[in-house]
Amino acid sequence: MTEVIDKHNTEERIIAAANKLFTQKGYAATKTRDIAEEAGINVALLNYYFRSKEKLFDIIMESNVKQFVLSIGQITNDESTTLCEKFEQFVGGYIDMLIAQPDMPIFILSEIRNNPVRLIEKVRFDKILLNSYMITQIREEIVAGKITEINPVHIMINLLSLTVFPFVGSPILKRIGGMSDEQFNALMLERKQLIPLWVETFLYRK
Amino acid sequence: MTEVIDKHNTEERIIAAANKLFTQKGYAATKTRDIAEEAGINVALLNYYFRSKEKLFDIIMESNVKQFVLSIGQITNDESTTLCEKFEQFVGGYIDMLIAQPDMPIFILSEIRNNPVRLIEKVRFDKILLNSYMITQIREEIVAGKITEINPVHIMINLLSLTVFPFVGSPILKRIGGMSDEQFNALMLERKQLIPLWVETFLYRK
DNA sequence: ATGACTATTAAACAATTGATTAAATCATTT
DNA sequence: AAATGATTTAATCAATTGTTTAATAGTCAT
Repeated sequence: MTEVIDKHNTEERIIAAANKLFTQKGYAATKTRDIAEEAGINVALLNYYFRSKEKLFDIIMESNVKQFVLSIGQITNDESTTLCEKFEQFVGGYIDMLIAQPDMPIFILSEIRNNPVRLIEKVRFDKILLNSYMITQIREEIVAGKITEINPVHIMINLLSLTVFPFVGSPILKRIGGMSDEQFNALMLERKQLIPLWVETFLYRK
Repeated sequence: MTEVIDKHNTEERIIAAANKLFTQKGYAATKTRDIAEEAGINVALLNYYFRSKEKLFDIIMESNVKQFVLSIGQITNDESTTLCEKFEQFVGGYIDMLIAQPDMPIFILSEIRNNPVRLIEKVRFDKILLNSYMITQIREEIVAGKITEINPVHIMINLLSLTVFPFVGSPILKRIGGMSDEQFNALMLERKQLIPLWVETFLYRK
């Protein structure tokens, strides 16, 4: 195991450096020489291992998008959990991930804006979210008259908004609230409990 | 009036082109020659009028940030409106603005990520939001026992999240929901009524 | 040790990019 | 019409950037 890691040590160092810089500054603002310096290698090695900046970027982006989307696929399509349990798992899972990698969403979203077609087609968002078992559950509860009549897409949007946006807007929010990184993270951990509560409150209201 | 506009016609055309491209693709991905072509002018004119790409960018960014933040300053600090009225005005005002300029927030947020210091310091976010009259009102209602005990910053974050995030994530959300631009905008207009309702529901719950 | 392959480097290349220059055009005043 | 100043253009510059090349160093089985 260790020897495999050692063998591809530089390859992984390049990926790590590229991931850091691409997510931090975006594709266009990240220069191949920056990546090389961050990884402690010669510029030519980048092309030796990955053929081009764009190919390297595609690898980084795909890995980020998968991490961002696929992780919740299991949660939203789990047939053994209730709706409320899903909310908790969804929010909790995302917030933990975002505290570890806070600028992942702004990276994905700002790059998708520039290249809407190619990236989105790779991942089947619809299967994961729109046609997920969670949406079915919401529809069932509506039919059963247990929750307010509403387009389930709004629920999905609300969950994502309340969970993800604070990280996207963190520079402004920290400034608004005069918060340190620690205070901000503490606030986000509070939201792990609060968001499911809020979503349930306006679903099961009457 | 018309002659002034005509006199600075090219200057305005450059600003319009720069605004379009910067907000669409970000600072680094936007080339001065792209701006010149979009404005139908010679590249040198850009420097003739604005000295540098960076100075031009600063103008565009400041105008966007002001539009994004200052517009709500009046709403959040209006002493003549109730809390619920503020929610409606806040959400309504933002959604109207964002339907007209949907990629303004992702532009601001992704550029701030690259340059957190300089941009944020220009605008006094704290006065507008954290120390706003709206926050005072929330605190009063909490003391009066009318609404649930909660950190008012959460309310601010929720309002911004529910309102702004759908536009930030619109490429993904449209894909998720299989929505056209028109359908997406219709959904956002629905939210003009729904978001204030939701926020009130979990404030005045029990 | 030798050969054969992989990994790494310094140097260079061609294209791009932000900016400048010097000349040309336009508008306005006299 | 001439002159003055503002506007616009084509051409160029120097720096940057993604990529390639050719040579060097390292690894490992034989």
